[in-house]
Amino acid sequence: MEPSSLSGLPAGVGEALEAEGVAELYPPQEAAVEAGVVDGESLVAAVPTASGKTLIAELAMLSSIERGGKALYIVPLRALASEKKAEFERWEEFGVTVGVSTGNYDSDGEWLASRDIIVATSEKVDSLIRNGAPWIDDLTCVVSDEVHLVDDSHRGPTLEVTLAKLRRVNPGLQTVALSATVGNADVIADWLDAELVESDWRPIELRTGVHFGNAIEFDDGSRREVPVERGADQTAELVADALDTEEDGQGGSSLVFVNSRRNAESSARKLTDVTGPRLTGDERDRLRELAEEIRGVSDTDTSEDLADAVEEGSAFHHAGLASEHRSLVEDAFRDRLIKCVSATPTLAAGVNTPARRVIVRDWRRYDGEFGGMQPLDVLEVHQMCGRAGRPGLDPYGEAVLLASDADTREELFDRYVWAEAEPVRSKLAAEPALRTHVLATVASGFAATREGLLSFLDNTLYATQTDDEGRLAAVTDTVLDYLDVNGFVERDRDGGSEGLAATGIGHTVSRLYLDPMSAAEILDGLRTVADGADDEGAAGDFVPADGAGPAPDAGAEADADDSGFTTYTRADEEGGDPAAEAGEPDAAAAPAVTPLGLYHLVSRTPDTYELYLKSGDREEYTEVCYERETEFLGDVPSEYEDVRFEDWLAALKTARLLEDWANEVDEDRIAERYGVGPGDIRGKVDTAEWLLRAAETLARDVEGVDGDTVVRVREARKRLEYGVREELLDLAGVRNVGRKRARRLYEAGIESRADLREADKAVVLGALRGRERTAERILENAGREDPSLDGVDPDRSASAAATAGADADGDGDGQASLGDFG
DNA sequence: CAGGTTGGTGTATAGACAGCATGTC
DNA sequence: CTATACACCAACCTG
Repeated sequence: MEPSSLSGLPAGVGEALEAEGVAELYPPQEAAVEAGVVDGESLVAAVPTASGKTLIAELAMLSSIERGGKALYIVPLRALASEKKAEFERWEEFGVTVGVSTGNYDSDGEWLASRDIIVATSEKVDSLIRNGAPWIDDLTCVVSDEVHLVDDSHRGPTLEVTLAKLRRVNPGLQTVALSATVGNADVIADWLDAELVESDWRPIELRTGVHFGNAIEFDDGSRREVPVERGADQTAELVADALDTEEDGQGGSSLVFVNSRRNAESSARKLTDVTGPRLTGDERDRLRELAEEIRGVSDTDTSEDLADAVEEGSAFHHAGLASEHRSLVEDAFRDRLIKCVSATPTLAAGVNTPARRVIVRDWRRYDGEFGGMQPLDVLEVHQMCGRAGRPGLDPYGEAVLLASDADTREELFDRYVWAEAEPVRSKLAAEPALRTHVLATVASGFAATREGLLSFLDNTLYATQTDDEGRLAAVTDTVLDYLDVNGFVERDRDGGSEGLAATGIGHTVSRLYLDPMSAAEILDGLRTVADGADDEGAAGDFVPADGAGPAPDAGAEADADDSGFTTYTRADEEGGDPAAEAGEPDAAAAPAVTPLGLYHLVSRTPDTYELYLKSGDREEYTEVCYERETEFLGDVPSEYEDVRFEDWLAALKTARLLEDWANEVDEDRIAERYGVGPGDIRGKVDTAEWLLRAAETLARDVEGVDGDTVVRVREARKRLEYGVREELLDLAGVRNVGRKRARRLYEAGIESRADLREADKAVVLGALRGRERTAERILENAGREDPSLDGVDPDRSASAAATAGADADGDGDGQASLGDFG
């Protein structure tokens, strides 16, 4: 079938596709057309990666737009959103407009309502629905990319509920779901009332095999000799073999999947021995430039190690990298400059980074809950293997699993090569998932009664799949109790049916996109500093009669409610009286609100991913816990009796990381001190910023919380945003002034935006190390009337003072030098 | 005796979405 | 609990 023979697309699109080189639709695409994608028919396409799924989606969206509609493309990752946007923008010449909306990025600042195609993450779509984005009603086509992720226990329910809501709002909606090949695509199709196109067809041949001893055995029966000398590294030999096999005039790149960050880093280091000697002079030059760019992203060891490897044509890739690191590596790998990437699963599901050869080195991964090594899911391994074969570059792709003995070889064939991926199973019927979605469903008006709620939930994949009719209802009731007790919903049990409505605070929580449990924790913490609670309520705050937690209000009813909530939140433990032992601060009045207290408050919510407590950390943070006891908002669990204590310490570790960041401790010191990468630091800071912004909003709704507390919350948040101490907040707010420049200016005596407008230009220039253009921009951004620095000589003393400060901070003991700042 | 080898022990372990209003060194 | 890599350290061997 030729693209130009398709009807229903905007004029010229078919021809444009042919001009792109799509002379003929791929078989799965043709099957999709036959199933009616261009006629508004819903469809589930379960086909391998890189077999033209995106074009199926484009055909659906473009034909829908041609009929006067509007399309939404849901992606699982933010990084994919921009990738897809760029891809879809080639239709702009046919009058089709594209917009993106993700948590950290909205396109162009233009109204999404005017866009024909909107690309967004599932959470963002969920949030937009909750906040009543007007264009949701106008959608005629929704595409869900990687829909098999409904299986994910954390994020799957969001996708599932979001699709159910979109379909509820708009009954005629065309739903196109793109999935990897999974065990039960038919069930997904059933759920979405969609046609099913299922296929193993790939445009580039993929051979999957297992290497053991001196050869790879492939699934098609072929065999390739790759000898491994005794003591030599199996992975290295396979990477070398791919590089030495020229197709298209060049050796093939490899992608190595390993099971931990550390393994990714050490693998990349080892593989430099393979890639380094095979580089051309020109490649070396370009790689050196790239390495410099990488070093420029961050000052951490991680950054340095990555740059060192990259200079030799090898790289690692995992979530500890800063996002700039990641894209630099991905781009250079796609450009064939980096020959080999050792990666954790980040790369299996992320942006498109194909390689000639994929090597799955580790097929088991440590699972803390399980307490040992668990084999990877078949689907996950298939996704990794699917990265083999670069369209247009390789005549074939090879995926190789590594076995160290004959038994393992057989196991790998059985478990992964011949096996079908697991069936997808909805994870909706779990409390954490339902807690947030039940509230949102009620708050955004999708259900006004318990029955209405259950009937809405009947449109989910879970309902389609389950045999256990009562389970969803049972969990829903548990969750409704929780939401009721915490004051997020009101129930009206009059008559036969039970009415449901979100309270004011319930609406706020839903719109803020908070997990209700996070909101409860934050509210609980804020109430401990509410005025009403200080004096009369102080005793009640810290020594609850029933050991259940703070009781902010004097009223008997409120007491009952709050103790109920607290008990419920921590339902997994013994009652006891945790607060009495360790958690009873001396403070008679409400504690002063400190940044650490606030950072701890948001760090202990379920919306923050916990930092791992290493050996020795327990002791260290227990000590900190006592030293800074008065700063915590809420009762401290008992060190000896309370299983929550461990989590409390983990949150404290996170809070300390945030505090360090806000105290201008250098990135590399933080990385070292907490055993994290630059990407983790950014991630933690972002999350905390987001939660503190939510806390600020919530604080306004808590009775008794004064304006001063709100200001402290805002200040703690802004200090995270800029990564500075209090005295630099004003300066750091000036564009082009970050934590480093602000500190240098401050040391030179320029302490505020106003100072910038009036200060001696020579001093400014000196503090900024003589960078004229930068200094001019900063002066301009500070609102100075005459920012020009023509003929100004930098004041050396300003520069010297600033440099001394920065150096001490960088090299010496961070804590000691920070004393100078305070 | 310096310097290297071997072997036992201890430790640690993947990923990443959301709000809001604009920009690091 | 199930694995594996690595850092660390001590006992041991060798030129």
